[in-house]
Amino acid sequence: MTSAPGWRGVRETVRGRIHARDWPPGAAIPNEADLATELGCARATVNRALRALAEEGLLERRRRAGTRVALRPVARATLEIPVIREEVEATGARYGYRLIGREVAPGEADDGEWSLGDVPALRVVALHEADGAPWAVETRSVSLVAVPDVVEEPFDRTGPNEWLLERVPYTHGRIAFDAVTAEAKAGLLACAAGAPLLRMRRLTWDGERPITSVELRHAPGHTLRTAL
Amino acid sequence: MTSAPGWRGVRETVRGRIHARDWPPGAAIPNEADLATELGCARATVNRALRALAEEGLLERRRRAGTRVALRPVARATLEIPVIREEVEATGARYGYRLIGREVAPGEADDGEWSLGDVPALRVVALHEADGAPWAVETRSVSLVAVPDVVEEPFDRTGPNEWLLERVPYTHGRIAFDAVTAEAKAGLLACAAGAPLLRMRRLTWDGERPITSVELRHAPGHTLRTAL
DNA sequence: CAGTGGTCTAGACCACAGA
DNA sequence: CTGTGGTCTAGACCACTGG
Repeated sequence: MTSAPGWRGVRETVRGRIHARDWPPGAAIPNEADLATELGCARATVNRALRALAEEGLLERRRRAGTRVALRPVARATLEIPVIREEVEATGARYGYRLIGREVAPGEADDGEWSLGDVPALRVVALHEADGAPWAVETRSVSLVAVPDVVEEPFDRTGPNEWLLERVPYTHGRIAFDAVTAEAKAGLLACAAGAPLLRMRRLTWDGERPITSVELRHAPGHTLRTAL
Repeated sequence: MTSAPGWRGVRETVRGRIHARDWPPGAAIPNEADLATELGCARATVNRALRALAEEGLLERRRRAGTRVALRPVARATLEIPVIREEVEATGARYGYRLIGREVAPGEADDGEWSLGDVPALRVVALHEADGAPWAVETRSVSLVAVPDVVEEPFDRTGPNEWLLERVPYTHGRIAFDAVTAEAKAGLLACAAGAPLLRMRRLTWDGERPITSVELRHAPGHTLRTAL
């Protein structure tokens, strides 16, 4: 039954037993030492395999209590949020960028939870295109407190995202997706005002300091995909 | 600088050097053996730390070539797709479930990429509620080939999701999010026909066999959030 | 070919929580 | 208190790949 060797082999062996309901949901599985003996490897190898399955959500591990098969394997979808240029080019299309607006604002973008707060910021509006067709409208604010150098950048050839990624480190962020209608952005996206759009909002910090906020409204029909 | 001990300490030390641009984007960092010597720990400990940072996307590791700081730390947002009951109850609201329709269809759901294909299936339409207000409309098909027992289930008190999770194992799946208008579902969701909705579609397999497909149209304003 | 990360081992100690 | 996972170590061999 021990098909492949190594920790991946152990992982697949265990996964197989769970899938086959040898170890049904909620059941406890043998401890690491016993499994190591049974499978003829070191405990560290079993540990590596079980840890991987726990990270997948298939197992629940607790000290002293042991390892159990998860009752509800929580589905985890990992979305990769790429730089838009690369996202577009990955589809085989030619990427285009157009700067729509750029201004220095003294503060208060007033988008509540998704704004930088009351700090002076550079605000940029830009259109991303794929083969000349609208792909997404980007509305961005970059804090002049955290990133003073940004005022020197015209952003007329490339967007703020690529520029920031390579220069400004961040520690954490918050991201959200929802559906909105195009409304004022309908012109830029060449769609009806009532067209449903997938919107992404993101806010990024470096420690306590907010760095940048961005709202992306994708063209109608845009789909976010991932494996499960 | 070596604050905490253990592999987490090593991880944070390295993270700190990257963040401080001691090791700028694209630069190679010392090899594991050297780092272990410098930090006074075993190579395995360094390996554990660097592997964690690589999984985060902060480092790129290749044999022989060594470890480099990623040029573009690709943002990864991990969405947890919970059972709807738990999602609703996590907001503090009371969960409600209403079965809208249930039928055995001979085949051909015809949603292209997101359908089970031409297999007999149980089709269920249900409404999920939070404190009596519409939360999401679920449109589901369950393959009668893969899950024959499902025809016995009335699904008048709980939805197919919870039932399936505890009984039917799966190996992989595909998931997508986009924005659509309410249209025919406006009545159930108590909103305008033109209201923008966040839609999730999912298709699940066990090996080669499709198990179930589901489309979820959330009530207007629904937002998918995660940390970054 | 040779240096790097990838992995395995055998053993040890520790932190934690359950009985 | 005691068993379990969590972690660390020192050493070893291997697989891959860049020069």
